[in-house]
Amino acid sequence: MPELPEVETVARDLQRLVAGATIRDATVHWDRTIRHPMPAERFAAEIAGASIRRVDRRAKTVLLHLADGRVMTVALRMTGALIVADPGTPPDPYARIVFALEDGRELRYRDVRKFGRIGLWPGGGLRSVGAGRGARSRRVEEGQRRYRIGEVFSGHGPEPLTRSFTSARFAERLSRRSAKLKTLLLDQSFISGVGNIYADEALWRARLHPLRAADTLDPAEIRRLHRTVRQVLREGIVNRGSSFSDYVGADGEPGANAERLAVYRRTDQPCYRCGRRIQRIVVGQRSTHFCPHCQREPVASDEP
DNA sequence: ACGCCTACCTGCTTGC
DNA sequence: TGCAAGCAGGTAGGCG
Repeated sequence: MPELPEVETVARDLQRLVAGATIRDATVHWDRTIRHPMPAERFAAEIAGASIRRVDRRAKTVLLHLADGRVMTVALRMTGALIVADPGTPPDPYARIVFALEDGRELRYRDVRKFGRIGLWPGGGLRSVGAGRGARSRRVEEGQRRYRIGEVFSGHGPEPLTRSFTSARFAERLSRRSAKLKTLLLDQSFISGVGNIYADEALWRARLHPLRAADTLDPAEIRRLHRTVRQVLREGIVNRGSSFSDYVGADGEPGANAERLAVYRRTDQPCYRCGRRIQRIVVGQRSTHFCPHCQREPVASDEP
């Protein structure tokens, strides 16, 4: 479900709704939601009594900063949702974890497909977020006694909406990669927060074919892609995210961005620029939507 | 580095 | 109607 704009929406909602609230206790209905290596029972014991100081986001993960410095991370993956429910709201059969708040409300972690993961981390180290190489090699190791929140994101690429994510920096990163644009935009170690919807939308706006090799872009194309990636993400946030089936904000309401998308899930419908039919292909095992007229096919080259 | 495969899960839609 | 196949906002791990 959630890409950067959806996660940002949830985090802003939670900052408004539950910053300052205290968790009375947590009921875990699906143990595997708790990120390894912490057992579900220990999670429930350790989160009880914690106060939420601030809520924000890194990449596609919601960060709940607790008053004692610890951080709870919520990776929503495909169908995860964090919803604040007022007293008396009927129970949710898909709630995998229910946080009962001291004020009588509930913070519910709902997740139909059970892919999402929640972690609890000691304080400190969140600063050390860099555009490191090797997302996989620097994973937090299981069984390790002291691991820190910063390590969770050590392999992530730059945040596309920050000032430091300049077109020049983007160009430099693109120039060193020969992978397809679509694949790279989805690679969280290359750039943080872009998912299947916004990758397709950014490529359409930039008039770039999803199969183009990154190191073949000219400077104007790079500037276009840099601009459109940021544009589609910002607009997604303004519209509170794109909802198809599962995504809702923390207020339980769907976002309004889905109806504004130009290509995503618009297979066979007319391109808003040229009227030709939007095509669907599969790239890196993901559905990819584009206009075959506006986004020209990369020329197959047999040069060495 | 790159790309492909399988897993993890459940529900909805499509086609015969 | 029933039933199977295909699809879904993501990512981790394995192989070549």
